[in-house]
Parts: sequence; C-alpha cells; structure tokens
Amino acid sequence: MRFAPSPTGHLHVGGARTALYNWLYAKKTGGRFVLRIEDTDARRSTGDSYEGILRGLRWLGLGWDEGPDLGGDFGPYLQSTRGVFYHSDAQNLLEKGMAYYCFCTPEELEKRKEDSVRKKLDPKYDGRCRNILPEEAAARIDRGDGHVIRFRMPDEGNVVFRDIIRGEFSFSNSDLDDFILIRSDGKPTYNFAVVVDDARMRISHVIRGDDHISNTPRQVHIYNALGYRLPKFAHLPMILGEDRARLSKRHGATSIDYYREKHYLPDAMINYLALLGWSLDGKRELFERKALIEAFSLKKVSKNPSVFDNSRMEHINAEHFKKMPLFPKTVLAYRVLKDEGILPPDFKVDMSRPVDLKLVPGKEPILEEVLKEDRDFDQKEFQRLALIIKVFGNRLKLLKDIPEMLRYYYKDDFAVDEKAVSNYLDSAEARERMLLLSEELDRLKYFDVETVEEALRGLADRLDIDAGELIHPCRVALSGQAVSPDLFWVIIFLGKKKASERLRAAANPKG
RNA sequence: GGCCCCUUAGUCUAGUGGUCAGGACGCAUGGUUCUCAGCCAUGAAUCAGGGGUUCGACUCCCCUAGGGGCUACCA
Repeated sequence: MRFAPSPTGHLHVGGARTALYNWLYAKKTGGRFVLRIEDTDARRSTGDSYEGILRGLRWLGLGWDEGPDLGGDFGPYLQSTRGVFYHSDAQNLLEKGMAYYCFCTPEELEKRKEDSVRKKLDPKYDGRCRNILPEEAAARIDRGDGHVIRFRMPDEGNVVFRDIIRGEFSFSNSDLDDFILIRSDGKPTYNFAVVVDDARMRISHVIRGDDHISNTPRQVHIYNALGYRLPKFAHLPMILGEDRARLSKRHGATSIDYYREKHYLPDAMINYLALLGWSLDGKRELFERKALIEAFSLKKVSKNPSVFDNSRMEHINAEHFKKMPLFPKTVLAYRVLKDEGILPPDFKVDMSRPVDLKLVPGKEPILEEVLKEDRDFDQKEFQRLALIIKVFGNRLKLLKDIPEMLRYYYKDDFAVDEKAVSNYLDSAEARERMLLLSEELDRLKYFDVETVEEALRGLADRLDIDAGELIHPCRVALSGQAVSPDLFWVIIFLGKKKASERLRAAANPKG
C-alpha cells in the first residue's frame, strides 16, 4: 500500500481520501503504509507543497511507516533522488529491444500531432524512430542530439489486468502508442517511474484515483517487460466539485488546510472522507477511527464519483463534537479561544459564590492537565469555560463557531443583533423592566441559577407579566442576541456585577 | 477524433429479478422549551431516456444522452 502524491499543490480532499483508503487498508491488513513523493516534474514541484502535504497527513493522523522523512528499507522515497533505478531499468529495456531511442524534437512531435488531428487520425506517436539501429543511435547521442527513450508497444494483442473494485479490464495494444519512458532531461515520466518504484518498493496494492485507469495498461506493459510482479490495483471513484467538474482551486474549500485552520476535528474529517465513496451498509455513518479500520473494505468502495458536500461534513463534525467528553472539548475550546484572542490569560472571574460544580464531572484531573501546559491559565476560568461549554451543549457544533458564540462572556464589544433589540428591548417598558431586574440582581445575597431564576420569576409575578417578558429583553441586553442557552445560566456566567451592568446599560441606551 | 470509466431524491449512499425502492445530510411542518440548538413525530423529493430478455425488471443485455478520465518530454 502506498500513497504517492506529487508535491505540486496543497493536499486536497481527493488526495486525502486516497491516502486514507491506503492507510485504512494497510491498517486493516497489517501492511505498511508507504509515502513516496512523485516530484519528477521539477518545474511544478515545490518544497512548500511537500511540507503542506506532510502537514495535512499528520493533522489527519495518517501516519506512514516509510517515507522521505523516515526512510525505510526501500528508499529513498523522493523520486527526484531515484534516478539510478530508472536508468538501470530503462537500460535493461533498451538491451532487450523493448525500448528505443527517439530523436524527434518536441516541435516536430507537436506539428505531426496537429496534422493527425486535422486529418482526424489518432494523434499517436508514429513510430518514426523505432528502427534506428543501436549503433546509429549511439552515434547521434555522441554527437549531442537530444533524445528520449520510448517504450516499444506491441502492434497487436491486448493487455489485461484486474481491478479489485471494477473487475477485469482489457485494452487493445493498438490503441496505445510508444510512450516516453525517459525524457530528454534524463528524468523518467510518471508512467515509468511509478512502475519502477512500486515494483522496487514491493508495493502490493496500488490504490489510487480512477483517473489512472487508462494509464494502467501502459504500466502493466512495463511491469511485464521488466519481469516485475503485478501489484493488485484498486481504482477509486473521483471526488468532484459541486458542479461535477474535476476538483480544482476554484472549488473553494477543498484543501485539507482549510479544514485544519477552521478547527474541524481530524476524526470527523476522516469519518466524512471515508464515507465519500465507501459505505458499510448505507445505514451506519458515524465511525471512530478504530471502527473504521475494522469495517473498511475495498470491495465495498463504490464506482461512481461523488461530490463533496459541506453541510454533511459539518454534520459529521458536529456529531463527533457532540460525542466528545467535556474535558477534551473544553481544552480544544480553550485553545481556539486563545488563538482568536478572545480569552486573555489574566482573566479573573467575578462570582459572589461559586457555581454548582456538580455540573463538571471529573474536574480535578482536567485542571491539573491544563495547568501543566499553561501555568498562567486561571483555574477558575477553565472551570467556568467547562461549564459554559456544558451548558451550550449541542448548540456548539463546530469548534470554529466558539469564538463568535462565546464572545459576549469575555468581551464587552460583542455583536448586537439590531433586529433582536427592536423586537424585545426597544421600548420604554422593556427598558424600565431591565432596570428593575438589575436592581433585583443587585439585591441577591446568593448567586446561583435557582436564586436568579426565582428572583426573575418573582419580579415577573409582581409586575403581573409573563416571565418571557423579562427573559427575552434580558437575553438581548446581556448577549446582544435573540438566542442563547438557558438565560439563567448566562446570567451566572457573566456574574452578578457584569450582568447588572449590562442591564442598566440597556435600560439607559443614551448613557 | 480514438479508447476507458460512471449514472438510485439537491447531496452521500443501501439495494444483484418479485421491496410500500431503505438510511443519512439538507429542506418543510408539528410537538417540547424562556429563545436557539437538541430531541421526538410527520412530510415533500429518486431508479437519466429508449429498446429488448423475462410471467415479472432499479437489478441482466443493447443503444442514446449526460458527466468524468486518458490520449503530454503533467502526475
């Protein structure tokens, strides 16, 4: 099994899915997952994308057993450093007469191809240099003539191979031409390098996108010519953009980096990617990593291309987030909050009385762990965050939404929904009530959810109005929004002083 | 142009001759609640088209159409 990306761009969802299936299959069967970088195109390969690909795979947790950074028994793992293998295998083919030197220039080739297209003929290589004698070729090379090495494709017959997902394939040799093995700059072409490397690296299974199906017959010829054993092939359906076109830059969020930066959960990403092109039974859709390895099977991979659906991705992410225990969830939230500058390290909580900590199960180990990495982080603050996360519950679906959603607990410059204000708060009556409510809060000796709720409902009774008449405007006053978790908890999280302040400010918009 | 792959709701899919064509996301409606989310219930929505084969086709065969790929000194 191997994943052999070329470092000519970022790691996109298609590449990641291919890597994932290779990884899953390797884990499932106890094989090795080999990472090889196909950088034979010097013009397009960059160090940045190489780094980016490794970063993406690491983030997804798809660790490899052999690779350019780790080494391994069949290295090196960068095609650009494997020249000697390609040349020796090409030489072998030359000696057997299964390959030959070709001196046609790119310009000539281009012209002849145009001609054939115009005459509606196959734009294949015409075999012009096929019969140049070895001595003559050697002489021309000595003379400094530019040359490539081509594969001598049989004129008749068929190539056949089996695909685990799609069954038998048979291609007629007459549809194939004498393709190039070694370019004039001495570098191998993809079809040649991939075979030499897969064979020499003892790759057992070639799992890749189905855009390689048509390349496979050429590769099979090379395997056979070189006397290498054929690996097993499995061609995965492509992942397309919403417009059903091949994925490209203009499709927006198709880079793994994007999801990493947006704080998606790697496990959710893995889960969703696994589902793009594979399903267990069409019913079960949530998988932990281990369950995925267990359930995965190449035979159940579908044949039809799929479209990356962001809303489904978000759904899977939300499900994973929902299932996460409070501790890791809080730690994650804490990191994001800090990253976004919402959470200052020296934040101090103002609560006249500690909130009910029964709500935080297993809080002691939590605190210890967090304190270990961040000495400056206030213990109480973390506790409060854990509670906020807990009370928000399923409202928090995506880690990336946390800064926005929790902003008003930490900052006074939170966003205000004008519509919410005009609906609930923008009346003399409501403002008056907010003032009364703030006074009510100020009078409280204790400050816990029950007490606060009693106070508010008591006030509503005395005013002879529905509790909602206080709750809704109060929510807007405190959070700027028409939506929030349980209002009484919001009051608790803000603390008596802050809550009362915001109520008074709302009662008095001018001041 | 040649060769190849694919085709079940908007999307991901289950389904290999007889099913009310199942599930999920999304969407809509109702219930619960202080709002929202959630949860529960309900609903709209699919076998690309045409020919065969068959007592019977989503399922098998052929054709057409649509989408995708390869046909590079890209991978």
